[in-house]
Amino acid sequence: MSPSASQPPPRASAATPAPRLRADAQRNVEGIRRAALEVFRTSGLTTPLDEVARAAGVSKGTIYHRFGGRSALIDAVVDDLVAERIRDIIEAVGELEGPLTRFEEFLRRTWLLQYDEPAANDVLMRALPDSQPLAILCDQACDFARHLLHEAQAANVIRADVTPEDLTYLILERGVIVRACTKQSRTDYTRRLDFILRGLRATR
Amino acid sequence: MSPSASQPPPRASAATPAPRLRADAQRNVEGIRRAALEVFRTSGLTTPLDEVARAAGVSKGTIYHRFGGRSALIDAVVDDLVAERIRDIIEAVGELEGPLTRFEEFLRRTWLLQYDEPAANDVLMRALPDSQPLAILCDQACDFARHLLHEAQAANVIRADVTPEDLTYLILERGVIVRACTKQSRTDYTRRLDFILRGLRATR
DNA sequence: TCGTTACTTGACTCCATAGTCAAGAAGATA
DNA sequence: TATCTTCTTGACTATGGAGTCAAGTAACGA
Repeated sequence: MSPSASQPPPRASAATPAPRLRADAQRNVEGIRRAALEVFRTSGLTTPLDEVARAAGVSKGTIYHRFGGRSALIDAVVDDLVAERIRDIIEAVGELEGPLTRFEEFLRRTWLLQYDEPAANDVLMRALPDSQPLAILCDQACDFARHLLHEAQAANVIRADVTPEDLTYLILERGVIVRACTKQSRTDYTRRLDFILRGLRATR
Repeated sequence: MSPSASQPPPRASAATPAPRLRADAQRNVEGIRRAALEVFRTSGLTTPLDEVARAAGVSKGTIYHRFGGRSALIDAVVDDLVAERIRDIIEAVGELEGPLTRFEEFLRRTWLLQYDEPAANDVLMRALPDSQPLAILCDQACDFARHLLHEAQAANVIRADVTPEDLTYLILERGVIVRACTKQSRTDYTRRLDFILRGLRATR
């Protein structure tokens, strides 16, 4: 259902062109966005909305009113939250030398992002399949990964029997793991990533 | 808390030596065990007890009465449920030729067991840390894995920088993955396991 | 066959989270 | 300042699972 029957949910992003919000409402929208950013960043996208409300100093009802629910709230913050991080990876990796380096660095950085940012992880895992901007972002990352795989296989540095779906799984898997096993240190986590990368290399 | 204040919970395993159950109670204990076996096998150890009760044709209260809760119920069925499967792996692998084969087959078979039996997976993941027989079983498997690793590293067929904790993680991880990603086919799952095994081999 | 006692039941409490809405609070406007 | 309208609130409902217990049921033994 829509958040309020009489009035469409204000698109809380950008400069709210539509019916213009009252000052307090505007303030709250900002506060909620900031709180959501903070809370989601720390605890992932599945944190109870009450917590976001508390952090924003408003009631849960206001969030539903202003945004319409978790998905819409996430859509409103996802860009600040992770989109940039993912785009950064794509860009940075694109500038590296050599297909193997590019392929491995992309995976490594993505996996580390998943470790470092629970929210980013939730995005990559498509924890919220109904969010459009989020799906688009995922697809971009996947397409790029596909490209790198192709390139690396053409150069004969990555096993030919690795499929694009395998890549998707490698990232999904890491996401699940990161969520469940919070105990492993970043160092161990990184070291184990290398085992996996090694297993994908073509045997020379 | 104990299941009933006036009488200790009958140890539902073996031949119930204690106060002797009435015929209907005895029947129920059996029925519940059978149902638990079936339900846990299919849906894992975290299935709501109501479901077990329904399958057994008794009320939830009876389960609490007879067993005292989920943990105790699991303890009562864990042996039939998975212990044997795990012991089988240990035994079968012990008879294989060559340290690399043994090491890899152990992991492969364990991972496949996790795929095939959600309940076994829950056990290996120590989903219920307070169950003793279950912990013992886990430890046995871990010890065996450690031994295989040692042996394989001594023969220089597995990378020297793989630690026993890495092994534990490899199994835990697979468990988490199997739980979360139900979509991947057994064939793909198996193929991906090979990538991982390859990454652990010593470079010759 | 009947009383005694063990056993079972299912309705109940408790907890945590999502989502709703009528009533009251506070900005905007004149 | 008064009035109108938007906005916020927090108590409410709903859901789903864990665990409990008084009251009813059925086995056993004499």
